[in-house]
Amino acid sequence: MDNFLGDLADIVRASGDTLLRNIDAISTSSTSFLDNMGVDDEGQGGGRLASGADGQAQQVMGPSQTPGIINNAAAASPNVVKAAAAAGYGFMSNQLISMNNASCSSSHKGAFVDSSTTTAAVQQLQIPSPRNHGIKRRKIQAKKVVCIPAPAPANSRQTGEVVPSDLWAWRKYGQKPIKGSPYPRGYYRCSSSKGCSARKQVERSRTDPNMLVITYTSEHNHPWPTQRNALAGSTRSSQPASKTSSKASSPPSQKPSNNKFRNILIKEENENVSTTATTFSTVKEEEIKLYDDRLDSNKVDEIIESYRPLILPEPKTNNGRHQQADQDFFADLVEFESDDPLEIFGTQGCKGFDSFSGLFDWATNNNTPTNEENNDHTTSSLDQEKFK
DNA sequence: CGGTTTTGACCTGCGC
DNA sequence: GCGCAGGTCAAAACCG
Repeated sequence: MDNFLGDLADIVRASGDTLLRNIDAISTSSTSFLDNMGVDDEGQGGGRLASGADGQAQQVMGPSQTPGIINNAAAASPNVVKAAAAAGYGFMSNQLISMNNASCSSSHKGAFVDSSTTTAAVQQLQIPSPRNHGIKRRKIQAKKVVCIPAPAPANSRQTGEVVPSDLWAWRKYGQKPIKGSPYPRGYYRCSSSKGCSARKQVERSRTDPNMLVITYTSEHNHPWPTQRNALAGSTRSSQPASKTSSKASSPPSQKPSNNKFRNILIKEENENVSTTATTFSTVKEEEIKLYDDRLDSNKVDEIIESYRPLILPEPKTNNGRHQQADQDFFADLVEFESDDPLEIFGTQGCKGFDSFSGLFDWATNNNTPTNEENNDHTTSSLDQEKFK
């Protein structure tokens, strides 16, 4: 359970109030969002439920499967899909086990709905080495593939790799050039908890370098990191030159207000999150329900507008931390299940982004005019008050 | 000091 | 059996 909430809360924290409102949209337009999302009291081992468009719930994930997948709840909620698409990401139902997700209309801007991989769970053959203490080879694992727009090369690390972070703490443990792709693949494991087996791979799409493919494998076996410093160094710039320039260009006082809001949320989490998954779930539910006012379609349009500034990248600096803080927002937003993550881009996945490529322009153009300030100081600040 | 990234080496499965 | 490709390890360097 906490795993799903992890991904969800990634979004919540990174996007601030607007997303919370969209979460509310999920909640209100799809009966019970939390129910549909499989929020239950089973803790991290609990099964996850995906709500079909008909409202019927299907258990789609077992305790050992990839967490944090937004299933048909989004499909059942056109408003949510619409809003999400406007924000630059889409939903794709995961077809773990047996699912049929063709119900959601793909007419919603950029929303990913595809049932082409309905038949089987996405499985990854993972081969522990002898160093892995004799764990049986070729353990079947589900994986979650996330498609996000890649920031501009200016934001890139030394290797040219841009790694959006989420609130999980990831530690890079390897990088490999991938045959057929000019871009290397980075390997990350969760460092939030020592025993956590969660991993992710980050690579650029070989068909669309502007997109990043993040493949999550395994699952977190712990609640959210309760200390932000768990991320220390995880997003640092690898370039010494940027180190000095970042300090000069991004003093703490100039941190974007989005980050302020983030910090507030994190602080809130630190104060409330229990170490037990069950209690943790409750806390998250409460957070979400803070915004349990009803939405209509007109309101969704407002949401769409309010999304824009929140997902705009902050002015480019050489400070990797600041850049990635906003990149966080993209993490876990578009999810796919495929045997081959790259196949997604070649065949279907990122087509959804084409429909609102204009929205992605901002991702690589820091000159894009925004009303970010308004948003930060109005809506977000109001919501910050709620969290105080 | 404890965390991270980097990167070459190592290991394993798979295809031929 | 061999080579390739992908995934992981681990030492060194770096960072706050």
